[in-house]
Amino acid sequence: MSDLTAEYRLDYFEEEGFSRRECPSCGDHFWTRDAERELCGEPPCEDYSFVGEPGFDGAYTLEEMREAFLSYFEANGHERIEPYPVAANRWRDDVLLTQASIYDFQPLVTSGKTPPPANPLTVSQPCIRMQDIDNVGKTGRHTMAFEMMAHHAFNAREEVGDEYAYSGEVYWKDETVRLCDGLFEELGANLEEITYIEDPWVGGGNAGPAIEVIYRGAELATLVFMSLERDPDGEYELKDGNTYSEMDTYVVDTGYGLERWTWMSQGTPTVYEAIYPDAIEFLKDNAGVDLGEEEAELVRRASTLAGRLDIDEVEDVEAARDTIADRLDVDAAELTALLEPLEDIYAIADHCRTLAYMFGDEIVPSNVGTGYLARMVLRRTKRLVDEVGVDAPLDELVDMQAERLGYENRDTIRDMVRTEVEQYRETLERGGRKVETLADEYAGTGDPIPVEELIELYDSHGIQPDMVEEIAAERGAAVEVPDDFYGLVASRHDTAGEIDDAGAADEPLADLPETERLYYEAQDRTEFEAVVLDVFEREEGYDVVLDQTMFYPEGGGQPADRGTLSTDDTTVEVTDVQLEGDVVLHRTDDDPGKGEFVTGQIDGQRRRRLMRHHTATHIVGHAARQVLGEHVRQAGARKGPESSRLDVAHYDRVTREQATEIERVANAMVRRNLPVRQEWPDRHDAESEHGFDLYQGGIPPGEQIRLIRVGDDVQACGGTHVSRTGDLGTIKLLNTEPVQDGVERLVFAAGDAALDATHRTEDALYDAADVLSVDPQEVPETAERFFTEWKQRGKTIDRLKEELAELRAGAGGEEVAVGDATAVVQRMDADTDELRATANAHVDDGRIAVLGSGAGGAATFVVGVPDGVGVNAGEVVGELAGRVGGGGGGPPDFAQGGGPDVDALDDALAAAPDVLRRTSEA
RNA sequence: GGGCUCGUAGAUCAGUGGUAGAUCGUUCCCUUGGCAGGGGAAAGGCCGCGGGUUCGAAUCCCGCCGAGUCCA
Repeated sequence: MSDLTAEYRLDYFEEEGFSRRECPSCGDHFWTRDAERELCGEPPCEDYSFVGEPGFDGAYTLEEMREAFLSYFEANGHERIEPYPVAANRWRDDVLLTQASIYDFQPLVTSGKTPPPANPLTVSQPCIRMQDIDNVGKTGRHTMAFEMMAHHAFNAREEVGDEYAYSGEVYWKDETVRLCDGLFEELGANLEEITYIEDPWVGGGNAGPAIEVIYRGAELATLVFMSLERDPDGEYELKDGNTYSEMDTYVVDTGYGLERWTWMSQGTPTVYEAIYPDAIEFLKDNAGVDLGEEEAELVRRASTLAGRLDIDEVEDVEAARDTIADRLDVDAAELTALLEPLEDIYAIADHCRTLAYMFGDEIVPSNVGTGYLARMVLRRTKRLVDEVGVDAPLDELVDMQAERLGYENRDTIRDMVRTEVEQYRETLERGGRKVETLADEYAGTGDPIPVEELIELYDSHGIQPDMVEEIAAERGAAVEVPDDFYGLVASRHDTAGEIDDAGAADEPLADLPETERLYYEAQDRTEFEAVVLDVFEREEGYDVVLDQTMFYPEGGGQPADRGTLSTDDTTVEVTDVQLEGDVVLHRTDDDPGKGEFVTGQIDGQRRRRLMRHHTATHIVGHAARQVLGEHVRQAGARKGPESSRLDVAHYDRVTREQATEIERVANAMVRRNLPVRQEWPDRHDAESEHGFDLYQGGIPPGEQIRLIRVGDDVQACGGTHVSRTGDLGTIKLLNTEPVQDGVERLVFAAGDAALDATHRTEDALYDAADVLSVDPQEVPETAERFFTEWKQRGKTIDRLKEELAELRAGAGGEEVAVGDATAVVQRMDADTDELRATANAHVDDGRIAVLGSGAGGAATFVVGVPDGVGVNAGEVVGELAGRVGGGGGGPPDFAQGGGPDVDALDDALAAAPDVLRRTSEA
């Protein structure tokens, strides 16, 4: 068992005269040229020492620094590549946002399945780290959005040959540190002051030695040498307690924070002033934050100490701030009052940049996934903006950043921000009303608002506890927010671990050769010949493996083909087709016989419908993008023989007009009879030409990918398609519906399926017209008239029942004396409403009413008692209803009940006077 | 994807199994030279949809649809 200590003894360090030391403050080991140096240089061991004293020769803007970095690495043999989107879920399904440049190459490149776009390469990758959100603005150095500049080299051990998509060593540790040193030198840093701290890296099942590069108190780069993978028998034991062994591939993964480097070059009090000075200026002006000379100097001095304010590392933020105030010899409250508005402004600038990245890369706000993260950031930003008193609309603030970052979809971004802000306003208004009623309630009792209510307000209605506090205070109600509030919220969410993954295929499919798939070569052929290689008996039916097949297995939202396999002796039905690895399994109802020659016949009509629908899916998506905006992308799709659906990301409901327009654009593409072409380009060529919008339906592995081109629309797709758009005949958009916030479903049909679907709606309309005896065109108007009349009649009937009740009450019934009062016992077969109305009429005249009805196949009673008469209506009804096999009850003055035994009704009524007398005596 | 909350008059919401309500808004009448205001009256409800339990459901149970929210 060994650790990684030996891994850091680099030839380069030796050549350059570095020595290895242990920091007496934190115990870390580090390498330095300065033999006198004691401390490692990283906060909290040392403070920032570049504020006011820039660490490089010249001051760089963000853009200049990025260019300096990229061109340095270009000059040193690296190819510059374009950054990837911040929405990492475009190319991988295990994470939502891009948090590091290496994310661009996981998992396919790092594992060696796919070659990198260049090797070695350099990139400046926009990243978003939500976990830093509480630090933003406060520490002076944390940002949620940042660019990670990087150089990467992908190596594979010589001895494994060309098993992986790249081979041999490009460069490793010595060259990496040499390049890093060289960059510092080129920028004019004092190399004596740099420390290289040993800090092994572990993450996501991989690990390796890593070095933190510290200069003047700031961590400027991390150099990771990813070379180990988790292995129970591995020889390296690392800080996570697991053991690791060496991999066949090893990757240079570096990260240089563009913002830190820019900051270092300028020496401004905070990173924020270095990277977006104009935004900070604008926000300060707008919020009326204007510091005097003395105050500004205090802020400058505080900022050198602000490194201590890291929410993750400092247990108590208040205490840390007290410490800072102490060292500056000022009052802590005063310092806080001075710093807080600034901190808010810094955070706003950062959050707006985050939003610009997110919306610029076409993330659509939603209650799920990346869309939810965007919504959270937006709401937090809106709160900060209101708090600090910036009155510029949020969409303008975000747009300033979007413009700076060079996004072209700025109109859509503004539209999305405005829509979101409006929705948030409504949520707050709704929440505010809720809190007000609640506060009034508890202000009355004098009790504080219980924590349960606070959690409910937050969890179910999105109302922050501090907002509750504010409103409650206005209304004189007390609130106590517990320290572990968010923990309590979390505990409300049962974290029952998900049971995933059914048992993997346990059959010896691995021994079978790859099934040759014929369906791409001739997509309209439906017949083929093949040899049965193997047959597996299943619980229901058989899985048949052929040497080649025309049957399309389920995939990419396209259902499997159906059809038959025939030998000379027998024909079996194919009910399902699945792809397991490279082998196609045909689920059949019978065994065709291993080794037999079979003729495969595909259900041609079904297949043709699926092909039309698959091509139509591409066209509808393309049309939707034209009509709704470039942010529209596929969020799911399912083709069927009758109709198909395409779920698209969009931030608003699709209106009727937009749906019609999508249909019009789609059908224009059909009429132009465009060719539908398939191509198999190199994936990196395809990505650089078309971008990640290729991957609407998922990311395929491999060096070559299959593209389907319909007019201007290009998508990576494994499905079967018609050869020209004209083959679709027509596309009918059947329906649009919201499937979740930020996702709209477009349901459509193409070709004869479109005609069928139209007929179904027409039939329904004609049937309705038939019932109403009017022309189809008149159905809506007639239906409305009927509905109004029907309501009118309901009211007339109610009125007539009232009148009838008065008359019936006047006509009397059997009158009996109960003590001093008079009771009327009467059978009248009518519904409950009429009984009730009649009883009310009797009661108004001062009589007890006992009414029974046998209408509707059941016995019903209503008993009414005037004020001041000592009879309990509920008891009477209970007694009477019991005699007809049921029950009943109600308030003492008015009760109803009944039972199924109509035959016993008259007897029960006959007994009523006795019952009345008995209960009145009681 | 999962949890939670909510669907009642045009709007905001009460209504814990027994005759569907309040406030605002709307319309009309009165008060005024006119307006604001005040007084009085009226209209306006498939209680989201569909099942179930019950003598009886806005109310309880199940499913669906819709809105919102928190979490991954």
